[in-house]
Amino acid sequence: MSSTPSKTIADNSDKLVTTLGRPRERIVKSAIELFRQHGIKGIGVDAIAEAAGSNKMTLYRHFGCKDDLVCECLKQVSSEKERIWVDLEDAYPGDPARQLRGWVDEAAQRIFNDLRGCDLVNAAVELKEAGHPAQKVIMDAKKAHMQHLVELCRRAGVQQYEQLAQALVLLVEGARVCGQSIGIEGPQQRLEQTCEALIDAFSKH
Amino acid sequence: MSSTPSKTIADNSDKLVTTLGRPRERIVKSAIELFRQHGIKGIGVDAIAEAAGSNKMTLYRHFGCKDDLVCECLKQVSSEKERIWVDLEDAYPGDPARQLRGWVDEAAQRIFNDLRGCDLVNAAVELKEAGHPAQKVIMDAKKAHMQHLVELCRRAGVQQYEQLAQALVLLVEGARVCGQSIGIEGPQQRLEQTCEALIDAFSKH
DNA sequence: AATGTGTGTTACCGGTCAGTAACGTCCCAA
DNA sequence: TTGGGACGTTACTGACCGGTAACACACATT
Repeated sequence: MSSTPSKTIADNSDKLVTTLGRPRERIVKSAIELFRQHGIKGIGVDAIAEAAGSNKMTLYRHFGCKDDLVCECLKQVSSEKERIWVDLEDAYPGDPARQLRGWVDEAAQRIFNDLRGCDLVNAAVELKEAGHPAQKVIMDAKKAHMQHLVELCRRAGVQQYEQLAQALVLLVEGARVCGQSIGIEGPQQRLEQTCEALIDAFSKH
Repeated sequence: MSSTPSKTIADNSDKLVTTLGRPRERIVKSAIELFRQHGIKGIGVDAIAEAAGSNKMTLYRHFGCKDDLVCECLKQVSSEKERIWVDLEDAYPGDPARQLRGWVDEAAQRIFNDLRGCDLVNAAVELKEAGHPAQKVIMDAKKAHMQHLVELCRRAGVQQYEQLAQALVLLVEGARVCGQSIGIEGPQQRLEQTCEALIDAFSKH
């Protein structure tokens, strides 16, 4: 049997990722995208492995169970989200007020371009089982993001910085979820103006 | 998955209703509650029928498929939500400004007492398949609620009534989803004060 | 008494899913 | 050259799930 099929892995027409990188990274990347498209309970590990140009066995060698893979995906998503804070500092160095505007702008852009909502929130909706390991990942990520925003509002010179940060998060989270349930013509259309008006109101005193 | 509910057949601890009323109503009522607890994809039709004190055959005689049952549940949930508008009119007859405050108060109360989020939003998160019949039900209900609130803001004498209604919906939806993902200590704690301050700001001009 | 409707019971089908076993292959480092 | 680790392939298990078939029963109407 020397003439093994040897399946040229070049065929990736229906795959989400090429064979660039190691299987573990490809699996996580494919899983993130497929969870986004179909939901966590809406896609199977076999489909994820195949989309990654790999197979179920390799997936289970890297992740003990599906939940572990889910947690890894959520951790990666949240660590990518964390990048925004350094990006903002790079874009407007030493200008927290403009960074805050930049944060609003970025949120509005994402909501306008993608109606699928926040991966972390979506995961929280699906994984209700008490004590599910993903819940801690989600909660930690959301709290960290919240604290970063509070700190930014404080540095921007807002006196009631915590109130402002909380209101902004509510508006943005609400906008994402409205886009998801109502669609493009939801009440999230004026998100940016509303946020900026709020920032102005809080900046006056 | 490591966190499957896995209920034994003999366990009727989650028998939600007695045999009061006809099977159809009991099934819908049980389904709403079980969807709330486990998610739509997290509970099977058999468990729903059993919790309703009925059986799968009777369920399928009333609902052609699971999706039909889901749609019926969402319609019932949204029609119950609609009751708030007449309740507000009853509570503060002819006083739209106080009705608007009442709407905010009701939303804040519900968010404080229940961290499971909005059934319609949760369903939208789970049912992503293109053209799923539940999506129209969800969208219609959300749009109707939005329009009711816009109308209430207009009747309350707010000039930019549409902007105010949109901002309030974003805040409330964001608050619900933050409670769900972050938990009790999320940024939704000051929802009521934020909404009232916003109403005040819009009412001045 | 006859009939039809709504309901309960049991058993089954085909499919999917998470997870595992056993074996084969490839590549790299020693 | 050789050995080992990472990866691929196939096949399987056991559970669950959506949905259906066939039959039995209870009851109300006529």
